[in-house]
Amino acid sequence: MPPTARKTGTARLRSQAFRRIRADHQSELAEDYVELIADLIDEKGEARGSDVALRLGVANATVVKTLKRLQDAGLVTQEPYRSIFLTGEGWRMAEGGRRKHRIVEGFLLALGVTEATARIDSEGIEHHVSEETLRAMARFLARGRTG
Amino acid sequence: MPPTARKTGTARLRSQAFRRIRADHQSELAEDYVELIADLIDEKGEARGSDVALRLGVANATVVKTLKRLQDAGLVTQEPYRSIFLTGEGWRMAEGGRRKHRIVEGFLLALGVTEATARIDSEGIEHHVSEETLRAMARFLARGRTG
DNA sequence: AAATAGGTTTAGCCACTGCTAAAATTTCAC
DNA sequence: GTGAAATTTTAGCAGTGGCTAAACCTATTT
Repeated sequence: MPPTARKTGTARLRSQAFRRIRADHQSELAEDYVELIADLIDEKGEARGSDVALRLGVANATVVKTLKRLQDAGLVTQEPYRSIFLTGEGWRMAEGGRRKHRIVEGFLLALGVTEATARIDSEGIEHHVSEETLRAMARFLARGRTG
Repeated sequence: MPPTARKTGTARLRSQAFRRIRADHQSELAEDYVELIADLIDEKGEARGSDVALRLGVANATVVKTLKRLQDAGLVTQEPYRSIFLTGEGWRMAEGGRRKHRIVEGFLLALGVTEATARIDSEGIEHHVSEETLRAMARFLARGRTG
């Protein structure tokens, strides 16, 4: 077996993690958008582009451009100058994001970090936790509650 | 108090998390590179661009381009066709990354996830945990060891 | 020392995510 | 119902991070 073969095998295994992170980053923005839109619809009855921009901390124009892509991706629908709606798939993704968010944030709180930190860190972490880790977090939460 | 004022205050608080995530993403790639370069130097005595590319799972050309930026940022030094070195600041950043990585990965293992998942998830999570959360994780690890 | 094989860089492309300034549209006040 | 104000979209720029193909060095072999 040439040394190159072993090297390649090992590296492929290592690079797996990085490949997944790059893929996560792609879906991350989409998930943030739909989650936020879902929240706005629940809170105020409608989601305006400018509200999304405000909460995300980006310029209005950036939101317009991104929403166009999300529309092409089948996650949202909208008419010019009107508020934003989620498609079925958009809602599904938003729910998935919210669920992860709840678990991670609750877990961090249970771990003993302050509310402000839990809120901020969970926003960043939620897109990088696998189902397995989520289950472990949920288990920890359940154990803490009963014990 | 006009409704806009309250709205803006709330939104600024919320957008804080997203702003930090965008900032994290900027440093994330740099941290991954220097951490990997440090590992390669420790393991094999030198870091070649192609090894970095292999482990990161990207094309050689991508690494060349990124290293140019890292050089401008004062994190690495290199001559064309030669291997890569870290500056003092590069080493400092690599050490910081490794420390976070160790804590997060150890924490996930202690939480009960499998090694493969711990390795993959920690790679994604390490760039999004605050010092406060790291301390909480370290505390959890210490407690587990003594109890 | 020359040829060739192998590894590295350059060139040029694309998509994404951000911005500001200007144009377009809607809304509101009168 | 018109005109001014506010909101939203378009246009165009910049930087990041990815790719392939072609050009370029280095190193090895003979």
